[in-house]
Amino acid sequence: MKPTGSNLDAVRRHNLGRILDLVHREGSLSRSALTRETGLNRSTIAALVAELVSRGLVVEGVPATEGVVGRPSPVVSPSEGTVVLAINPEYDAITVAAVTLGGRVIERVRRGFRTGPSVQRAVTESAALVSELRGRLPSDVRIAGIGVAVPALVRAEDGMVRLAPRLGWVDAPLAELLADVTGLPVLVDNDASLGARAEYHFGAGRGIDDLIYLNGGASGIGGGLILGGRPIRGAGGYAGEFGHTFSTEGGIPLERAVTRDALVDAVAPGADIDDAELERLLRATPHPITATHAEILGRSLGGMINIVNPSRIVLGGFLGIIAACEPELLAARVARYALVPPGEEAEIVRAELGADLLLIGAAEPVIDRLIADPGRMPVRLPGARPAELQR
Amino acid sequence: MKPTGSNLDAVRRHNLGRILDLVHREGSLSRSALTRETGLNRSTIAALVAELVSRGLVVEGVPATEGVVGRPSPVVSPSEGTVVLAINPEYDAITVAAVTLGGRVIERVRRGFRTGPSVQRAVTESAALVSELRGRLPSDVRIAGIGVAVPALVRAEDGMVRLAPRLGWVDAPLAELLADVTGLPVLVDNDASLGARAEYHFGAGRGIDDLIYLNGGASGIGGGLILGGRPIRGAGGYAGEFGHTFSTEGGIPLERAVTRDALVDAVAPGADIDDAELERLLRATPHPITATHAEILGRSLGGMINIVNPSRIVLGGFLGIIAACEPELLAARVARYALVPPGEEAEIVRAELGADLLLIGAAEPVIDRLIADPGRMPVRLPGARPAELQR
DNA sequence: GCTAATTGTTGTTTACGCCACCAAAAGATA
DNA sequence: TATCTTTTGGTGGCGTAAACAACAATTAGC
Repeated sequence: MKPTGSNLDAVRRHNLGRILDLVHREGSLSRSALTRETGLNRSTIAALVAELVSRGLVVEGVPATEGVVGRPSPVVSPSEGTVVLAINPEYDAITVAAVTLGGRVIERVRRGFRTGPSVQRAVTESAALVSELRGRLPSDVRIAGIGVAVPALVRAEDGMVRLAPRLGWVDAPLAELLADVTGLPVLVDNDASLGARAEYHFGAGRGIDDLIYLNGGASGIGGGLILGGRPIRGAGGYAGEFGHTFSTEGGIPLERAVTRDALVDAVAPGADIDDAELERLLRATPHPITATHAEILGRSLGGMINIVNPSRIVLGGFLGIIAACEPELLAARVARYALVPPGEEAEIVRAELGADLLLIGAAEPVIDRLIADPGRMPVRLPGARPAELQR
Repeated sequence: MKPTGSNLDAVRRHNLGRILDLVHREGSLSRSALTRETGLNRSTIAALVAELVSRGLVVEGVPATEGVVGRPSPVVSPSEGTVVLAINPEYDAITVAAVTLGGRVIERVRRGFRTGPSVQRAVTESAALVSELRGRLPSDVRIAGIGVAVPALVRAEDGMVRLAPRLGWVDAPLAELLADVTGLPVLVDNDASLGARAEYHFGAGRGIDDLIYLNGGASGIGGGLILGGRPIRGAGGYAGEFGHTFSTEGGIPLERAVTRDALVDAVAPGADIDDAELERLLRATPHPITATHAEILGRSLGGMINIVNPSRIVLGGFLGIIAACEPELLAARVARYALVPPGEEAEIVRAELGADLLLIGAAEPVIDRLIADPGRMPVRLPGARPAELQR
């Protein structure tokens, strides 16, 4: 049973969180813009921002002289004094990054592997990378928590990795293990779901409250769903796992009918190339495989559209390449299999965020917790005076 | 741009609404239960309940002597002094009902037609039925608003009926028209979506935050989606319109492959029978059509499960009959086409709510508005003293 | 009939956002 | 250049909603 009543503390929390949310999403806003957006009183905003500054979450900067009448309003921006550590374990590497409010990656370390790491090794390596990263950050930077994006089916409530086929993990209590070695709060979720959130907040899905995100990677197709402006997980965190959706009557999963390997084999058999190179080759020497893939993909998209009625579909990874190479064919195929009313509303676009996508996404749940209760971060000691407004 | 800041008024609104929500869902709670559920102070609950009483939304009754130690706590129940008028226009009839908080239908009038009414006629008839119904209610009963469930694609924001194939309506501003003739606020939505909400709150979907509702009627199959405890509409209100989903490779819509008419023709060709009779006949003289239908339905359900990962699927109307007649076959078919992880979590059950389903559902959005701001209802005049606690 | 437990009732306290007022800072105007 | 207008920051007091504490009421159990 959750606490559902509201009291004065809740008001404060909510308003602090609202401001933090706005700063997170917009990057920078003037104090007067905050009063407009929230409808709160000027004096209230001043007090709230002051508290967020004292908690090291935002900084106030010199007003942008925008050539507008009236007294200039200080600009409120995310502070770099507080970061979220984002971890992304993959088959061949682990990446750890420091992400600020506003979704900016300010530092990053990576360590590669020959083979997929065991859970234990992944935890140990992650901890080492975290230490290394913290060493690179100024000593007074505070860590709000750790967010992890795993290519796995995850029970987000307690960070249990239930099944990670590519990594070979089963029922690994990843959040608990990482929390034990780092002493920090850890939130774990599926990588594609987190990617969807990143594109929703900062990428090709900005402001689109009903969207499907699909990402094509070397090890398969993952996806995430945002409906009504909220990430949708489904009962077991499986919603949006479109890669496993059956692509055709017979019933092979989409991610086995449409693969990156097939594209690579078509233009550079056996080569180890990245997405940019793959796209360059496919554009330079067109190959019928893009059309085949576009047809299968378009049909699957049509089926999804009929069920969830998104206003946009964001394609990342090699799916973005397919969409870029065969836009008309893909659209035609979608139009054929989607119903008219939802189909014509669904716009298909390519993902915008690049390599940092999963790191930014991994930080999101931690930032959500921060937004839910900014009081979580302690006020800075009185010794370290809040930075004066300088010019 | 919405007001997003919170202040003292918002706290009061939220808490009043929270209590109203609990009373609406539970039907009756003691004041002490309210303190437990909300986490608010006893004295606060007392004040809030008093305000809701003065606004005619709830009543306090004599404590149930439950054989528990301590001073008995008064029971808070929905008041019958405030109702929502629910309207359900169909092809062959219009029904209007008075629904109280708690989803109880206390009065109902219905008028049949030979042919589907035009928009204008539906509005006129509805207004007449509303007048008739109001005449049957005590004169001091207050109307919170009108909720309408239409078998149509609806833009809920402004109550525009965009397309009602069966009724032959296109772009009819139904909410506006009804508001004009009745002088009451009107909220319109798709009937199946509202049915889903009714089953979620009061029927087979109680407490299930991720569910698919599918209803089979004479004119087709409609559906609604609840994900993360929220009704999902999609970008254009088309989410959950599973009837139009393609059922097989070739691509005829589910609602044309699985029809009530086919079932009726199998056991009583050309007869005009209701669902109860249809079920009785199908059980008395089994017919292979139930198996065929169960197979097609099961496969479609499998596809839906893979995408939204519900923990329950609620089947109403003749789909409930199919589920009841062929439970093993349906389950087997679902298991075959759904992926294992989401498939084994999805329980298939039959709808519980009967004839009042759509009326209860139609009232929901109006009640939501009430919950969002109970201050909407004015306090009763000082002349009519709030009812004393009687025993 | 007494005690323990629970809850209603009442008056006081606390904290948050609002408001009114004044000062500051910029563009607009003369 | 000086002044006016507009917009915003800063400050102290105010209203209000929930929390709190103390007391009264009511029941079960012994």
